[in-house]
Amino acid sequence: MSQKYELSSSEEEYLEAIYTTQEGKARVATTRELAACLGVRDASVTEMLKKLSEKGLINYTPYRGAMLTEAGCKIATKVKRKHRLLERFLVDICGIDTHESHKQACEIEHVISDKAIDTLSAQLGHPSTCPGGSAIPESDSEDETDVSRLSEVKEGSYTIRFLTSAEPETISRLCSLGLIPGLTVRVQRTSSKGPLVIETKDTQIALGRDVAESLLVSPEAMETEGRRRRRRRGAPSAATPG
Amino acid sequence: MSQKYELSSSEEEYLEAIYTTQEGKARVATTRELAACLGVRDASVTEMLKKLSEKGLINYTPYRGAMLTEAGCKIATKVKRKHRLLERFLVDICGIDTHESHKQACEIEHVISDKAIDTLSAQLGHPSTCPGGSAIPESDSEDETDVSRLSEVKEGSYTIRFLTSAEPETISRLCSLGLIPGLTVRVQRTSSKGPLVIETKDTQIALGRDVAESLLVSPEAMETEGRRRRRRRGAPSAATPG
DNA sequence: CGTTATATTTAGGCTAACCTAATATATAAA
DNA sequence: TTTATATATTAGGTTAGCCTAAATATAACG
Repeated sequence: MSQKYELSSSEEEYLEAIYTTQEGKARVATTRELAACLGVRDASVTEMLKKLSEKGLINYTPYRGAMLTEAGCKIATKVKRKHRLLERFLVDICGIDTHESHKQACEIEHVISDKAIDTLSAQLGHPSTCPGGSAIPESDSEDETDVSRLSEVKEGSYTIRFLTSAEPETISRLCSLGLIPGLTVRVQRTSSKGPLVIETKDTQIALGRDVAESLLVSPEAMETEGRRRRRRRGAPSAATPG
Repeated sequence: MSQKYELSSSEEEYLEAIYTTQEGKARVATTRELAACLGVRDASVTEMLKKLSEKGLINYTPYRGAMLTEAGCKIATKVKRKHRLLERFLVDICGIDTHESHKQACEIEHVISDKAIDTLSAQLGHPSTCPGGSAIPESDSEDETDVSRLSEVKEGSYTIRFLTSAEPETISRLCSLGLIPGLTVRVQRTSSKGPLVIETKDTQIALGRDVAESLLVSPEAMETEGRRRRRRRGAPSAATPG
């Protein structure tokens, strides 16, 4: 139902400024604050507030101030996320100083796609804060990571992704069993205690729980829609009174 | 006389189009070609050609066509370099398809700084071509970094620069293992077959060859500004909210 | 409660980069 | 050489996002 508005860079920039201004506290953003934040004149802000209000992205009461609607907050959060991730990227990876990184992030954020930024986030190890220390909002799209330890999965088919262990022995032992990344195995029984029984092509193997912990696996490709979507937005409260 | 014009994105875009049109051969670019290339009307091109001519960036003869001056060529080359490196980055690292990567590169190229792009180029191992196969012009200020794929290195310590893979899954998995840019790992064994065993602080991990190919690393840790900062991530307070 | 100070909005302009339609030039064909 | 066709330019219009200056609303004070 939230329709896909094509927002201009400027419109996004204003939404982001409102987001920043009311971050945390759920108060309205004033024309003055926004003008200062954006480096434009008050009159320009008023103009834009009217437009954003018409688009249903903010609740705007003349002479009183503006507040993001739920729709507006969603967009602002997304943009802010991009901004902060880009800062992280520009500072950590590209070695840019913080002032420059802010400036550049301000522009790139309106251009880079959701998909690109999500992948980039993954690349950076899903950092939780920007270089200035502010929290990076989470993505509203599914995180495709679906790796778990063999010791924790239910019955079914899985592909071995990695062997990870503090002890070198364990790894060589697993390797000698033929349990190497890429192999598909079938988990047979998962009693809460005792060894785990898995089946490879033609062999059955029983693994101790501790050893099974060293095996990172992902489910054999089967599409399960919308599993993990219980994330919270770390955003200012969207006010939709009435 | 050539100097520090603040060029708009549009102006740069036109210079780049002229560059592309006359790439290699030293012929003029016609209004028509440029209009087609840029997706605008002929009249718009004429307008811009006059402006660029006044700025000394092209030689323009009405009804005949345009050609880059030395100053214009320098700028165009720089922009084109950014464009192609960004495409490489968006495709290889961010997993974006080529059409989208072109579109996004077209915008980011006017915004990202020379310094940022040079560092990014180093991070990517100074690729010589864009995903479409066209050559990436060199920077006028090169620095040297030695980046290779984890699957190809000898025993020793390396710093992870980037995860590159067509599949987002692979990236997610690497991340869930803590294998993210900035981390230093020690390569333990490099038998020509079987998994590659690497060691991080306290863990051993076996990686399949194919996965190891997705990891761009450089020998030992070079202390760069960004990397130092990355380790202290999350600590500082919000002096400058992103 | 009226007066003053501050914040906000309205009114009217400007510019860059597009557009369409009309006109001018160049080129190829007769 | 003349004409038809393709290409380029000019003239004039539109829009977004900014601006300044003037008008108006709200808040703060004596």
